[in-house]
Amino acid sequence: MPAIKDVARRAGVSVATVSRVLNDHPSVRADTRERVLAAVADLGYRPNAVARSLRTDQTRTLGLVISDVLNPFFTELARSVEDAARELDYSVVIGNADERPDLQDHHVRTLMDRRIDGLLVSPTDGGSPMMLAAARAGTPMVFVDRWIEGEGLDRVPVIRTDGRTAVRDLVAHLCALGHRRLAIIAGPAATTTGRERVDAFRSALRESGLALSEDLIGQGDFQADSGRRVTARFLDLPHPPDAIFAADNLMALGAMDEIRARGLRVPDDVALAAFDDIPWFVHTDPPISAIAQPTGALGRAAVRALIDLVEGRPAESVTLSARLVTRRSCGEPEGSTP
Amino acid sequence: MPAIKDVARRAGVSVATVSRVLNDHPSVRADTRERVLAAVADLGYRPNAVARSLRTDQTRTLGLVISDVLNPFFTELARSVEDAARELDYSVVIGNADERPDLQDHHVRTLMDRRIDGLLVSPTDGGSPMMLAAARAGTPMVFVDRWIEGEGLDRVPVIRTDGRTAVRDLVAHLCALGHRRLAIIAGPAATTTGRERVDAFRSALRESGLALSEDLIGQGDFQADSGRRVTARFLDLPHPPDAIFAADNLMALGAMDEIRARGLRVPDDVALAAFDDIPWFVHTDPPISAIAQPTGALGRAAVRALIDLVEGRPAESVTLSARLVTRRSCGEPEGSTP
DNA sequence: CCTCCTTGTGGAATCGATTACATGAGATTG
DNA sequence: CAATCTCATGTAATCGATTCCACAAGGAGG
Repeated sequence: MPAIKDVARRAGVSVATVSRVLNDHPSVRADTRERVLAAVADLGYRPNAVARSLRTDQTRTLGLVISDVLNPFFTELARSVEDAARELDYSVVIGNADERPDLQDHHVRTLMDRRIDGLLVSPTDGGSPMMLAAARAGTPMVFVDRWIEGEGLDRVPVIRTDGRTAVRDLVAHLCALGHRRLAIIAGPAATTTGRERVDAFRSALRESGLALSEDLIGQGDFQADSGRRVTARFLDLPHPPDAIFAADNLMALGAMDEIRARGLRVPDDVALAAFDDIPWFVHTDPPISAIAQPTGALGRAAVRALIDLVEGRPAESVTLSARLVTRRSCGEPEGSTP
Repeated sequence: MPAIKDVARRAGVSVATVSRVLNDHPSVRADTRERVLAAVADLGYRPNAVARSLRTDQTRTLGLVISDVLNPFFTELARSVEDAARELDYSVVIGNADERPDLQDHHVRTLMDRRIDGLLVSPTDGGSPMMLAAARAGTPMVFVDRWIEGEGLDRVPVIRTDGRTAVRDLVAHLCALGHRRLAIIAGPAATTTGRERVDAFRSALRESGLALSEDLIGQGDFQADSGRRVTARFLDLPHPPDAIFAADNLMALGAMDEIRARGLRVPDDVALAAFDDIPWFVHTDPPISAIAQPTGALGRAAVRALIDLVEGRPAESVTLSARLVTRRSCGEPEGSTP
């Protein structure tokens, strides 16, 4: 693989001149530029990004640490982040934490070792040491979707979706369809999205004059299996719920499994709804009502904020809003009487 | 961020000694090692991977260029690749080509610029220039799932799944359930998987004494929309097929959309099956029969082959086999009479 | 006691770029 | 015509590691 000195030799100039041509510095004579460019083309030369990064102390790379690649919500987020970053000539390196704090730490560490310019994180749990250290050391950092609180973290912008309104809409929708005993499969209490969705659900219920009893709050971990387990517990209750709200799409899937395994039907026996809408929800039996986050906008806003930070501008937190998409899993839509 | 010389100063030794401790070179006195390690801990020093890579000419990073992150098959593949690589102390950088040759080229280029040690590719189309150049330049490279042929590409190992047996099983399954007019939604002819699956389907039909007429071969592009379009064409035929086989999961989804939009039912009016099984197929209405690839094994084998190449050992192509998973989308399973 | 080998350490070159500073040729100006 | 300025280019330092080579101290062997 040719290096800059090979180009220099072939063009009959010094490496400095080649570098100037490459970074289109104004003071290079036109014919010299031509010669250098010709040499570059002849040799198929490409600048070594490693060497360049060492010298300039910037990698034009962003790290993105997400909680679970297999969750379509995060896949879509990753995709929109990459698109937005590419637009601004940055690359993205993805680290999949798989909801495991130790893996999250591993990825933050290797990304920092590679001297990425900034870090986009959707934290797995309360406070992974490397992440705290990175934030405190002043690494440009932005939280997406989830966030954590802690010393030195108050200056990290948070780009997220507020689901309160959508959750209120969902509860109203469920009530209108006659459901009264509503249950929730919550995410891990250590995640903000885990707590927040329960809170939103509880207040929405209160506004509708209902209460959320403790036995109708199930503790999940954002994975399908936990959704199944919690649903089993719900259905074993002497007084089982008539509607279940899963705090993410994977747990909704688990819930559906368990309901079906017991020979029950959605929505006739139990209604079902989920946080995070995904294309597949249109095709399930029945199609599942869900609260949709604007993943595209989320990714773009996150990248914009992070790059502002990287390039020394101030950045602010952004809160977008989610919206309810009703399908058949909560009951027949109003207009149609069977 | 502290550098090696800061550690050296604090420990009262030279940078050479610090480096020796870090790479646990044997000839360092025990107490010197202690002092260095203490300095490392005090400063929270982490070696700069960029500098190290420049010097050693290796990044311990693998590039993975896939055709579409939003396709669960590739997401699972990416995940298994990352797991396998991490096991061997390599990182993975993913590039999503989105089935676009220009984007594929962009990613290959930036990965090469970053001097990744090896490249794992699931090529989008016939022959993207950067990829050919990379292969010819001797960059360790391995094809996964799909591959391309061409000058200088004959020494690139291919890690793939052979679907012939599974496709034959599928055709037999469909015939047993009474289907006779079988159609296929093919992938792009430029991809090997696109062509191969049609071939396998055609020979399987022939073995069953059926023919695959040209109007029952639809040209798709592995995206949901194309599946929908092709299905519409099939259903508009004077003599529409009674079973449709989609060459990937996304196109099956599109097919299902179109079938449902016309008020038809799966499998009563048209049977449906797909290549690539995914968790969501269990939950669709009806559950979709599919041909499952062993993604975990595929990812592991690909990483093993690539790292063999990277570390100077010879590597060989691997062909795993797919298996048919029958659900309800082709008709009621044999045992149960409605 | 002198030589030779082993062990632990430091000095300095190196990887491939960028960039401050030096330099020489030619143009401008008093 | 000498002084000064501008422009194009080269020389060399630098980023943070690794690693070859040199060297000093101490032990072994003749």
